[in-house]
Amino acid sequence: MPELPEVEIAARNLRAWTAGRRIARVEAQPGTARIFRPSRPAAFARALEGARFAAVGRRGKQLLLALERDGEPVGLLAHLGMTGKWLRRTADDPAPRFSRARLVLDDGTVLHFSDLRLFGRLRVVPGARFDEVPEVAALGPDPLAAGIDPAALGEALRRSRLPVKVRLLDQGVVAGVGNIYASEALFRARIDPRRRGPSLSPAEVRRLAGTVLEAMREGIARQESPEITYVEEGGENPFLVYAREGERCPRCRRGTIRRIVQAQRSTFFCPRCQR
DNA sequence: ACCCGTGTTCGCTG
DNA sequence: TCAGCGAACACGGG
Repeated sequence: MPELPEVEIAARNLRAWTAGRRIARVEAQPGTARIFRPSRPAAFARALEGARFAAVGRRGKQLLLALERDGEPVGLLAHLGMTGKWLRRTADDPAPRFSRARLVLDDGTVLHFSDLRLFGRLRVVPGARFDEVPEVAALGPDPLAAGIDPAALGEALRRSRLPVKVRLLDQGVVAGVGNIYASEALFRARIDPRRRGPSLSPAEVRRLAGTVLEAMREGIARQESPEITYVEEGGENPFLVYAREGERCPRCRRGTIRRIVQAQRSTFFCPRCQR
């Protein structure tokens, strides 16, 4: 699921599901303490129970849920990790298979934090002071909120000699880019993922700033149109190069998509048109 | 059994 | 001192 587009969809869903609602009860699945902060289930629940939702925000892949109780702000910071998702059920529905936490709302709905691999995180943020949380403070500009300033991107890419694909995964460079969209953006910009960051020309940096945003906007549009079903697992691969090793390049029609490993992650690209 | 996976952190090393 | 690397986290699917 989760790179910026998926998290943006999650934020929109949560906004609709929580508007005006209060958290009646919080339940943590036994044996999943590593997800929670504070990790003691009772303390985690106590911090949130009775609070009313005020706003749902997103920065990069971080979901920022702002609540209020007795005039006191309290925040819930949620990260989906690799397999996290928020699901809405009614009180009588059985819990989804990998439900790790449940927010029972005052309208009888239940928001489940489902996460197979337990890489997700749910963190109480006292006073809803999200900016003081290190993982939030370290984030670079969010493409959707602030756009990507080519000059700033160029500056960030010049700060390290790592391959540009690896640099894009650093959340301090552009917040929200993950392994899929890094490959997709570089393909669209016709830049070889193995190039060192400082080697990119200003024109290439400009192209890349544009394609990161473009790829993410398309990802969001794809997921918000319910009639398009190929996003569902088991459906057709909606990406241009990601997970298309061995296929013909959709742009030049002559190159063959290659898979390489960079920083322990798969990268997909067309060696013929990405230079 | 083995490899792979939309993410991030931590400890070691040169 | 610190950038960069690889292991680790956890669990299912092919």
